[in-house]
Amino acid sequence: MLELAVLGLLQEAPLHGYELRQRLKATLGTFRAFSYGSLYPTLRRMQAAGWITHDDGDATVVADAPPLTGRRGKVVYKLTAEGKERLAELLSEAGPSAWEDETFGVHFAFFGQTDPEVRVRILEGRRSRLEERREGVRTSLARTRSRLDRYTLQLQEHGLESVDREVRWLTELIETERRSARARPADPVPPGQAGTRPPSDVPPPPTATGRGAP
Amino acid sequence: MLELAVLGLLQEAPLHGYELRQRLKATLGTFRAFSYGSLYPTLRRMQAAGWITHDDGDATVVADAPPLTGRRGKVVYKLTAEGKERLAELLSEAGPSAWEDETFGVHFAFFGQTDPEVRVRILEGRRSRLEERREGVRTSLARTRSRLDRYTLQLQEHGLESVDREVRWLTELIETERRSARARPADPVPPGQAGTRPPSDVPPPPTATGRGAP
DNA sequence: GTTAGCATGTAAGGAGTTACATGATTTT
DNA sequence: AAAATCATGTAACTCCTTACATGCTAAC
Repeated sequence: MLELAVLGLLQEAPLHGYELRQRLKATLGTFRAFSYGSLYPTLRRMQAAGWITHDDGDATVVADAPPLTGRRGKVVYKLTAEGKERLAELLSEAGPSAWEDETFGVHFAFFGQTDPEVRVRILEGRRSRLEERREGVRTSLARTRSRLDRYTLQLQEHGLESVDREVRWLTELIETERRSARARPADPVPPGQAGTRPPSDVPPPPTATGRGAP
Repeated sequence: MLELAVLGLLQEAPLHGYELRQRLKATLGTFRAFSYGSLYPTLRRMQAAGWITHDDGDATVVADAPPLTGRRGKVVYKLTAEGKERLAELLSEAGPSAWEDETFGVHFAFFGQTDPEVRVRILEGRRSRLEERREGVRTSLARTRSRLDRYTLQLQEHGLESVDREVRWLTELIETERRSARARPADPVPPGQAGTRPPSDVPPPPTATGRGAP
């Protein structure tokens, strides 16, 4: 997860760790937060894997003070070619790894860099997942409703309404995607090769925010 | 978390692992799911800690076939005295450990066994937490809105609406709690549902006069 | 008599967190 | 010159998941 988020952000611009975390917060909003304690080791790991590099970002490169606990001064990371490949690979995944609770938000946040067909498949995957879950809970609720206390019931119902809301949201998004696809028909997408679109080829469809009639 | 959930469920009735997991699903609904791979080790750990015991639930106790990979046959667990103490301790916690994202649902699910004052403090704690988060996101959104792409924006807004919704829900719950407290200074929950609450010994709020200031 | 669901468990490991530790730079 | 904020990093640990492995019991 963090890995995808980092790659996605670095695709947009080179950043150092601290800044990366701010952007992470701004990008993922209420969905997820990462601590430095996981960010920095991840950056190291990703560098070891060859997906990112840093070229001492500050102009003040003085090479004599021997670093006591590693380097000091900003370390600005950017993607390597392999990193871009890796990002493309992650963004082309249209399976559970993209639509489960913990992962969906991050994938969605980088939909701007995701192939339109993959977008739709992820949105639909998530919707089915939620509908499935909703069915399970509804069934179990129907069977046990009378035995549940006030609070458990409240929890179930609030949960169901949340799921309903997200399903409606997804449905609207899917429809918008389909309309865009029809408006912009040419989309080859050869198998095995999909992913990083050039940054700004997202045509602005009329953002139909407003009422949702289920 | 699993620990609290298990204690809470076993307080209501003795159960074996498999059944426990079904109940977990039914009780927590959309909020959380646990796998057997975490449930069984947790049961072991809790037994080692002295909070639960099992007395070989099946009538068929034949003691000669040496168990190859541990015991077979249902293992019905129930709370010990220490387990009840531990549960009471966990249910009396009214801090972040009770109102963060991962924990709140489980604590809420056992509000029926929780002291009314603690309930209100947890609800208020969660509400402040969410309001704080909402503020952070709103501020950051105001600053960066123009630079965000369509999808990131959608994500932020959906997130904000979800938070808003939960805040409203909490506010209603808090008001209901306060009304109950005023209506019956000792024992709350007037109508609501026909909950076959076993007369659980809810810790004493007899001289409860202090209205908690946040 | 075999499939499906009930039932219990282990081993390995993923993905993060908290708490700690340090230093540089900017603001007051 | 103190305080706040920026900036980087490590060590120990928590908590849960996946995949595997086994066996019992009811239904078809």
